[in-house]
Amino acid sequence: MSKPAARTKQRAVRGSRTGRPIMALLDLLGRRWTLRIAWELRNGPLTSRALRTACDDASPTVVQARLSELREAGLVELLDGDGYHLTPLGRELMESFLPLHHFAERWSRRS
Amino acid sequence: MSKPAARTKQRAVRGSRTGRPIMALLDLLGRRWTLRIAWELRNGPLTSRALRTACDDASPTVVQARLSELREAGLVELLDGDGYHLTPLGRELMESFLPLHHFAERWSRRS
DNA sequence: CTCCTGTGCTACAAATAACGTAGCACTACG
DNA sequence: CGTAGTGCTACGTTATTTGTAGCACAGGAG
Repeated sequence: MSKPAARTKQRAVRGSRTGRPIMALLDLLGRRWTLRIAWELRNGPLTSRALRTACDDASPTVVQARLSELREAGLVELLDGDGYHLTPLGRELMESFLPLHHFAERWSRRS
Repeated sequence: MSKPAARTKQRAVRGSRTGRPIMALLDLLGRRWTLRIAWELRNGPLTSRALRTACDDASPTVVQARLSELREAGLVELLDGDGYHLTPLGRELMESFLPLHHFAERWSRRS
């Protein structure tokens, strides 16, 4: 699954053909572990292995795949000696998720 | 699958054994089509088939599975003769997603 | 230099989830 | 009755995820 080219290959970001960016974003974030990985990076950089540990020891295969996708999307960067960290754009995304965090609290108290 | 209690098997979302609701929510929404399905319901109720059509004709198998999960989570309801629609809680969730919509616009204009 | 450890990353088989087609039971309308 | 709509499911095929093992490289002791 090595994908040197842009996301033209395996799954052309469902819904992107409609021209609605939200569909491309929903498809990117709707893949397993993607949201979780970005979330775990919100408080600072993590090495690839620390990241796997933080994500319930997810397989390196999928973690690396998601990191590649997130890096392609310009949301995550890898700095030498510093591990992975969110780009300014990625940080913006996580800030957009703050309302979701508050919602999760209310949601957990449902029914 | 060699760890007894550490991994949650991806299925026991609503267990939330981590105690952090955001993790359960991230796990629920991080499954394929879940975000998209909820998104397509934001503007009003849809029948199951209209929903599949709206989601690029996704398989009924996964759509029904996601709808069951969303109904269990209290985010979606099925009303007789009216199709599926978001509960007040589900509508809250989609409102929490509005910042994400704005972000998608900026994101689509990236480098 | 050699051993040890940690980094990012990959191969590969097995398990799992999603896909797509077809079809069910039920209801309503003609 | 016949047709068409609903929600929903079975099942074989395909794609994705998982878990384990391991690679090449870089730095730090010994």
